[in-house]
Amino acid sequence: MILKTDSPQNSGHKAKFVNNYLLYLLAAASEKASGQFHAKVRKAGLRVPEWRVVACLYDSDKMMITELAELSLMEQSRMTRIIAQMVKRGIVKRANDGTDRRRVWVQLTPDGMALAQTLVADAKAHERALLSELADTDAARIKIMLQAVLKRLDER
Amino acid sequence: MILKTDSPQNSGHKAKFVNNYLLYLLAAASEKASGQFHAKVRKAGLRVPEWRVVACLYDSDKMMITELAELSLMEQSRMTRIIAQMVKRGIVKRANDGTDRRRVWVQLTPDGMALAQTLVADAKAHERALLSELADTDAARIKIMLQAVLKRLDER
DNA sequence: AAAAACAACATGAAATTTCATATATTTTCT
DNA sequence: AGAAAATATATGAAATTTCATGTTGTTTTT
Repeated sequence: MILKTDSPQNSGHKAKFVNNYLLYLLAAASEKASGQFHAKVRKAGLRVPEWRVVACLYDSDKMMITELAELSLMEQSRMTRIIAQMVKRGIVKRANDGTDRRRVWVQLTPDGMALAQTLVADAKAHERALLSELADTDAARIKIMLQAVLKRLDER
Repeated sequence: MILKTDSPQNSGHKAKFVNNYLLYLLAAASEKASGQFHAKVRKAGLRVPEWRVVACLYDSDKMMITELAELSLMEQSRMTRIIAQMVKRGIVKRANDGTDRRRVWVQLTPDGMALAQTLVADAKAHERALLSELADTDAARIKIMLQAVLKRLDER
């Protein structure tokens, strides 16, 4: 029996480095899995980074800019400007901290909350559909796996 | 017994929507798993999108701009400009197609190939380390899982 | 209680990215 | 063949992102 490191899988396209590389698989899975839903997000009038902010605030009701940046996987200065835009558009508001005057708490406005509720419901529906598509594949336990990955990556 | 859709696990970090949402888990796993290696890429003088081009060309030796864009998960017009920069820096070169004059074939220069070899070796080493860190977790079979996800997503 | 270190956020300026659209070249249709 | 559609790449202009650094405020050291 012959073992090969690279197992060619699609006829015509050779599976060399990239198609079998963990970081590529992660990036591609993320991009492609998100594609459909992100189109919905844009139809709802948000860009992806803004949706991330909305989703975070759906969970927490107030967060610091730094916290939002970290959870939304982007840099603080970028988040500052995104929040400024969202304030202008009435999706979130900024509030001061009573104790620490450096802090800015970001919260959803009523409009923002409405958006959040709609989109989170859509997201959950989309996720259910996606997971059911994967139910009969090796990917069935994907969430558990990804949580394990993240746990391991975070604790180092 | 009470069942809740969202199970808060409190003590500081509640597991509400975002932290349990598939598309977030994918994006976060991708970002965090790539972080370390992407730092190496930058030390080698490339930005992440450029590294993707180099990795693709390591596999294929010549690719069209459109193909590079798709495989590298970015838009064509962006890829056109990235290639232009990489040409200036001597990492890749452009060549015409004998038959179809619309096409531009992109290839590594000798310098680009040297870079590719170094970085692909680094990437493989990094991947081995990462996978061995995950070996005892639920994530052990992650590549197989992600390939199943991508296959399913592609065939729809 | 200063001084030093740290933390949170903001911002200018350069660079990149996006979006829509242009251009050139095949392919397909009738 | 000619028209229409599709494909591959390029590009202007606006918008966003990045990077380095500036400000302000808080905590820690000494």
